[in-house]
Amino acid sequence: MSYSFGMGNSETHSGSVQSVDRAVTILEVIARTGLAGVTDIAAELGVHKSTASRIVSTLEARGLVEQDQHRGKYRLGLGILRLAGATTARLDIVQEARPIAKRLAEQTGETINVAVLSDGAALYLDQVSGNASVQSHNWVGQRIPLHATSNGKVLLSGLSEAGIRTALETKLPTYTPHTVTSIPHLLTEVAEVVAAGHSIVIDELEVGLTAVSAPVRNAHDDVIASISVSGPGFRFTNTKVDAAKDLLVAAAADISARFGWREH
Amino acid sequence: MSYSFGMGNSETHSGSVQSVDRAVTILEVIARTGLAGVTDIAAELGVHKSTASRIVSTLEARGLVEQDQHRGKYRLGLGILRLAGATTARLDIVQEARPIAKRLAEQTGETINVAVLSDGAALYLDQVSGNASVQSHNWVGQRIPLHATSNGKVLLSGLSEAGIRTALETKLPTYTPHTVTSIPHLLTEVAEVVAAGHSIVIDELEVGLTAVSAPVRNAHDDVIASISVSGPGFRFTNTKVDAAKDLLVAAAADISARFGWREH
DNA sequence: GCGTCACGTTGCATATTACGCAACATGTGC
DNA sequence: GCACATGTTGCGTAATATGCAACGTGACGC
Repeated sequence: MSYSFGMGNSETHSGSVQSVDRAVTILEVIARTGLAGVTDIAAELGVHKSTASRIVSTLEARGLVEQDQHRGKYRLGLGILRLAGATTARLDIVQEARPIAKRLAEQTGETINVAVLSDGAALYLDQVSGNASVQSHNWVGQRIPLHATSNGKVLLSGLSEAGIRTALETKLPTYTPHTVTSIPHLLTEVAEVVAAGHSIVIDELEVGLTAVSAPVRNAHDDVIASISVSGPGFRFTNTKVDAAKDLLVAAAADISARFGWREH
Repeated sequence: MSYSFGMGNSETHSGSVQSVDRAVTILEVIARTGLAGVTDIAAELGVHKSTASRIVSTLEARGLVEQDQHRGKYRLGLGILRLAGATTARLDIVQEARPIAKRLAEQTGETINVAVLSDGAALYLDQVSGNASVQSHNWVGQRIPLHATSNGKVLLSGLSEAGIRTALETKLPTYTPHTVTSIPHLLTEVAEVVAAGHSIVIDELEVGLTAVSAPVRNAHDDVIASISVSGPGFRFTNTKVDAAKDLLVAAAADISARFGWREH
């Protein structure tokens, strides 16, 4: 057998189990493509079809992936959701924020997200949809740059100026014509967020997407998370954003209170 | 090496990758215990500590698990959330519910409907007829007020009291002499639905129409949809409703499981 | 309706890879 | 400070995962 070195992805520390590593890669490939066949997977891994088939088959027996029909393509399975449930169960922020986020979703009819700072990006931990009918997009687990979202700007607002500069020193991608990538401009915006206690962002990440965010703080006044209400611009209009903003700020204060924060 | 036969858990179809299977077991063990050490894991798998250590280490490198401190115990990682986000993104209530709804239609001989909450009304997404002979009515695409149907009451049962009041604050039409329009009365009924886990409604929307509904839930225990069995009262009698109720609740649990819900 | 193709699956032989062992770190409690 | 428990790491062995090739199946096109 000849194995291609340098999978480019994971530098195995010392003793790493190859097939397990490949299994995880397979899960990520399927997560990225949504639906993947054995041949595609094998090509991506650089292994023989049979190898991919066997690993996928193992994952299927354990419910982490499912196949459409017999001998069909593979997709992620419900076993993942059970694991995810156990994951969020240990996250304090999700536990404390969820009931309040649900209420906020009911009140606004829009989608609520909870994000935290993680390695210079906004990591989305939880999402509650206002209208269960059409799950527009699921951000959970995604890492989004800080400069293009309201959550990101709120999370930045909890940092020192030096911290902000550090967080923004990577390349800032442009997503739409409205994306702000100038550091001075961003610093000004973050200062405004600090003053206002919330952040409103329109069309900066996706055209047609409007979002408003507020900080969740702990007893030391640190910003530990950001919570947002977001929806399509045609529905989530200025007036509604303004109404949602007040509810959101109150909800964020409620959650903050659960972490020992007190208004001063 | 001596491997213990009969892992008792998974009967490997034909070619199954042992270490991948073990990795999944490890994830499940950690999910169950919340926090697990290498020694515990090794004992549970019936393998040597070193084996468990290496697999866990691989999972850690890929973000599926994390360890508390250096050389600490392991817990599930945030990488799981990325996969989960991709999983829920593809989940579609109609698609997941349809095979189970079809089976339920065959078992009961009556009509099955699936509805979700949408802007303060029940939006009917799918319908499966038991006996094609008398195609009663096609509800798909219709929006029905929440107070007059069993599906509506189930959907209300997933909301907070404030949310229920908001949803009911519009004018509540009277369809038949049996339609309930009193808010306190409806609140009591919804509380009963929460307790019972299902809703039975007779003649409230149309005289001669009997329906029983049960909630479909996700991993967070949110009510994401309602599924119903309904038929004409002269045929869908009390006894039959009672029998259908048990099948329905089981079917709803099946669908819920597909969204990561677990009985607790 | 038949031939061709593409795809997923499965015996089998090989040797690569994962395993158990034992020794080594590193805390932790008595 | 000693004994213990726990997580990690070389090392040699062989069990296990892999590639190969053949098979089963379904889809498409001629």
